[in-house]
Amino acid sequence: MSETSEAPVKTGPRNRRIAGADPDKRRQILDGALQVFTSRGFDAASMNDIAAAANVSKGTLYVYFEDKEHLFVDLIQREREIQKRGAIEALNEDSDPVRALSRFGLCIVRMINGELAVSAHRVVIGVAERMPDLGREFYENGPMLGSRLIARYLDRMVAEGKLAIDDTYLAAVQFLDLCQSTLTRPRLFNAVRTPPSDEEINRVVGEAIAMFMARYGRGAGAEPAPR
Amino acid sequence: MSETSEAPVKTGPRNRRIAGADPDKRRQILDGALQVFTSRGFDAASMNDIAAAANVSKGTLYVYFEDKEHLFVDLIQREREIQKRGAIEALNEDSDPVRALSRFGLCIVRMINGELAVSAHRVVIGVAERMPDLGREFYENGPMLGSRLIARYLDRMVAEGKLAIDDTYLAAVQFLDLCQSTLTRPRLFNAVRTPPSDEEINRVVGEAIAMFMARYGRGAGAEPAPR
DNA sequence: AAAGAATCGAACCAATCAGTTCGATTTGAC
DNA sequence: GTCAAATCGAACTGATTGGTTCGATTCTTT
Repeated sequence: MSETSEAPVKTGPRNRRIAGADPDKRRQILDGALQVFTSRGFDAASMNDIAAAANVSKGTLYVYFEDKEHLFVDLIQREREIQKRGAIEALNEDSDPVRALSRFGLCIVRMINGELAVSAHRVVIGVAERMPDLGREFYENGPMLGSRLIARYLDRMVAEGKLAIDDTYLAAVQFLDLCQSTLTRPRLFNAVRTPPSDEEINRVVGEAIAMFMARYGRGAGAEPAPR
Repeated sequence: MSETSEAPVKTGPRNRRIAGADPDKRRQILDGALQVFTSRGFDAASMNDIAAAANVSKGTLYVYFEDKEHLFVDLIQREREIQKRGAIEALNEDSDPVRALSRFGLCIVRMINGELAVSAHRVVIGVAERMPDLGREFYENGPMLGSRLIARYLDRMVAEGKLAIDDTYLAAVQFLDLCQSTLTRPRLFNAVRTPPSDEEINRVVGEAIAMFMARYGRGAGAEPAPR
């Protein structure tokens, strides 16, 4: 899966091999760990299983990672970094909010509902009680960051007079939640075992945008600030 | 905490004490288990801890519950039953959708974001991979049921001509998600350690309703069915 | 008060797991 | 080819856990 290595850097300058820091082997371990952690959860994942899944000796495991928790944290950080990149590159700068939002919606919902992201979500939420820092960090650099991105885009649209929004951050989160209505929650609870199709996603995203524009589009009852 | 017992049934007809089925003791155990499971997660919760937290001998634990998993499942089912009742009694039959929805929104969001519900959510999601049936059951009798309730109410409003909705189930989920925008997700990830205040909830619910009515209220661009 | 059941409590068992150790083996630079 | 470093692999440690057992204790009913 991760066969394709980035040619530019190759493996680095090495007169000799270094401590326990071969990036390929490291990735290899993280890949194995990903499999085991996502399919068993944090506690039920044994270091033996991980070593086996990664085709690596247990000793080597501990050369590359201090202990189970550090391995897990590093893994989760890698995953949320992937999410981050995905989200950033998904928001293209279209000047038409409907087009931009619907494209972004499809991309991000597709990503969020992927096997991997869902599993990672589950694991992080599952340990959030015992590892609050990890939970917060994951949230802030994942979902929250996505919302911020959209909020910034909305700010621009408001400045250009294309939308009328009071609280753009709230609006961003609302939009993201609408895009996932009906789709993500059952996946989190494992009540639906396969990701939604693009058709399903597009339908929900379409409805989300219809709702969004009805409220925030030019010529809507701008801010009745319901009291 | 569970001092108040329901007087009506008392403990039942007893010539002699029965096997391992004293409802009070059973509750006592479940209460202890709740504490431990929610504060440590399923795996990290040890039966010793639970016995201690419940002021019960470990032996008795196994008289009342077959094993750890059964205990956990029974506990979760009790919790979702509580949720269920809460949700049902929260939806009062007001003929004005704005009033009914805002009241229901406040109630259910308050409940969902309570310490207990959040913890239960986390634990269930955390084990959903290994115990799919539990996850599905919890989802169907919790969140999904709430959505169904609202959907039925919306059906009625549509029939009475007060709202114009095509897919009432989707609309119901949208509404529930909007009511939780900004609030529930950070709680799940433990990025926010205390439930939101009623003021915060009311603000978000208000915005949710504004959005909802902008889209589905009488005199909105009914169904542009965005293509 | 006496019997009988439920409960306690504390030890116990087998299994598992995180983490360590160490000699044998591979690998890569020279 | 040589040599040193990295890795393997397989056993080992110490601690914990789920679950069991059983005699001592506490209730409750008669």
